[in-house]
Amino acid sequence: MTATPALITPETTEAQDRLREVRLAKLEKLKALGVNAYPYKFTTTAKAQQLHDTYKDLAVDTQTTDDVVVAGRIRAYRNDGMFIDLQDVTGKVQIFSHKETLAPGMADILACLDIGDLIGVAGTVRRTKRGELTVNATTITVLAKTLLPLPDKFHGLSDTEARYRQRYLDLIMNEESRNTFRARSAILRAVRETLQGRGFIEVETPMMQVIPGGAAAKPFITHHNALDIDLYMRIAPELYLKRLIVGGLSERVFEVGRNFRNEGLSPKHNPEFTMMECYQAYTDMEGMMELTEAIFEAACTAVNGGVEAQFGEHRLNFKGPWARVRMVDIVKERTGIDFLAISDVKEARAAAKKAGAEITGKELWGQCVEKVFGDLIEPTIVQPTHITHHPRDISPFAKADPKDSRLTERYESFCVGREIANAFSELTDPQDQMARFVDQMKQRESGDDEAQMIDADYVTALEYGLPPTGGLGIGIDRAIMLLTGTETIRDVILFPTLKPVK
RNA sequence: GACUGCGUAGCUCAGCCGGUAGAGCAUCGGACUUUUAAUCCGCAGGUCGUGGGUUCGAUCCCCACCGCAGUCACCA
Repeated sequence: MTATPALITPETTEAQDRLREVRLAKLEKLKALGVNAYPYKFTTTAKAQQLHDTYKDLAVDTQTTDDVVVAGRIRAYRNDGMFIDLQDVTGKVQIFSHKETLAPGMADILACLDIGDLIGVAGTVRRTKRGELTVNATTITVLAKTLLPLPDKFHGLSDTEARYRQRYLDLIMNEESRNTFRARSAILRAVRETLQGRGFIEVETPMMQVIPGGAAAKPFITHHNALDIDLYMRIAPELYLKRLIVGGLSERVFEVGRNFRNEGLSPKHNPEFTMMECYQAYTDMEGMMELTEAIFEAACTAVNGGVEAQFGEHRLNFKGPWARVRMVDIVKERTGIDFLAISDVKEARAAAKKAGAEITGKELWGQCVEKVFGDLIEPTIVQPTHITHHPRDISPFAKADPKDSRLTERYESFCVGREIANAFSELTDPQDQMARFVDQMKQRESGDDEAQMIDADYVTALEYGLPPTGGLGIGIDRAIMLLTGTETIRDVILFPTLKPVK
C-alpha cells in the first residue's frame, strides 16, 4: 500500500496509525469492489426526523412499501451491520440490512463499513417488533469512508480541550453542543429580523483601523506590508457607524461583527467576540431601552419559545419594560453613599474604599461611582435591569444629563450579574466631543492605556452634523450564554481562542 | 500574569504506602442473530503530557517546561 501525502499526519500516534490501517484496508476492498468511497453527489428524499413524524402512527411490526432515501453518519453498527443507527442533521433512524432484501453485492459493501462512515441508504419503511422505526435497506452507498474511529459511542467526547480543538468531533458526538450552536444562529437571526423589521440596514465597517476607538480596551496590533503601517484590530465599530448616520446612508444602521480586545481569557471573555451595534437617528436612550427589550424578547422567544429563560437556578424574564434605576441611586440605596453630595475626588475615593470597592487612588469621581457599582452591586442583579445615567468621566461618547452635567444619558442593562447591553444618547456636539477626547488623552497620559485616543476625523464628521441619535451595543456571545443557559463563553463560540499545542 | 487542580490505550476511566500498568467501549479473530450502550469467547493495543532529578527501582516523590480547567488579576 502506498501512503499518500495527505495521510502523513505526524500528530497521530502509532496506535491511531494502526486503527487507520484497518480502515485503509477496508477502503482498498471497496475500491476492489468498484466502489468510489468519496463520491460527488447524493440525493435523499427524507430526513430522519421527517420519517419519525410521518410514520409516528405506524403500528409495531408493520412493513410499508414506501421507498425512501436517507443519508448520514453511522453511529452504531450492531449484529455485523444488520442494524445501523444512522444520524443526520435532524436525528437518528435505524437501518436494517438483510440478505433477502439487500440488492446484490451490497453485503460486501456492508462488511467494509465502520462506525463514523457516511452512507446513503435506499429502502422501505417499517416499524420493528421492538417498535423502532427502521429503513429496510435495498441499496447502500458509501458517501465518505472514515479513516479514524469516533470517540466512545456511550460516553462520547467529554475532554474539554479536545471538544474545543476538534470541534467537529464535539459536534458529531454531543447533541447539546449542536443545539447550542443552532440556537446561536437562531438568536442572530432574531436580532437581525428585529432590527430589519424596524428599518435598520446592516452595514460593514473596518475591522482594521488606524485609531482603535469606541470602547475602553487594549487593541491587537497588526501590520500592513505594502503600506508599511501598523493597524489596530477594532475594539468597537461605534465611531464608523455614527459617521454613517452623519452621512445619511440611513437613519438606522446596525452591524453584527467581531471585535478584538487584547485581554485575558475567562469564562466570560474571548479575545475575539461578536457584538451588535446599532444607531438610530432622532431618538435617545429611551428609544434604545425599548429596542433593547424588543431584541431580547425576540431572541429569547426564538430559542426558548417565550420570554423566559433558565440560567442556572434563575428563571429570567425578558418581557419589557425592565426595571430601571440610576446608577447613583442604586449605589446610594445599597451602600448609603450619596455620590451626588460628594464633590471632592479624594472624598469620593475614601467613600468608595470604605464601602469595599477596590480603589487604587487614581480614580476620578465617576470611576469611584462605577467601582462601587461594579464591585458591590452589579453581581447581585439577577433579572434584566437598566442601570442609567452613568458618570460623564466614564462615558466619553454620551450626551450629558441635562439635569446634572456630572452624569450622562447612558444606560447599561444587566442580568445575572452580567452586562448585556450598553447604550446612550450619542454625543453630537463636536466641541463637547473634542473636550471629552482631551479628557481621555489626559487619562491616557496618566497611565490609563485603555482611555480613548483622539480621533480627529470623527470630530470632523460631527462638525458636519450628527442628528440626535440613540446608540446601542449588545455582546452577542454573552446574550447567547444567558438565553441558552451556558456557563462558559467557549461553549457558545465554535472555535474559541486556545494556545497552540507545541 | 498569580494560585490551585488535572494530563494513564482511539474514547471514558481505575491504578493503595515507590516494585517498569488495568477495565469498559471501539478495533481485530471467532460464535450467535430482529438488535437498542446487542450478547458470548479470544487476541492485540501504553515512551503513564515533555525533559531532568532522587532512588536498587518512579505513573506515583522533587524541579522545570507544555497544555487544559477553575479562581483571582486584567477586563465589559
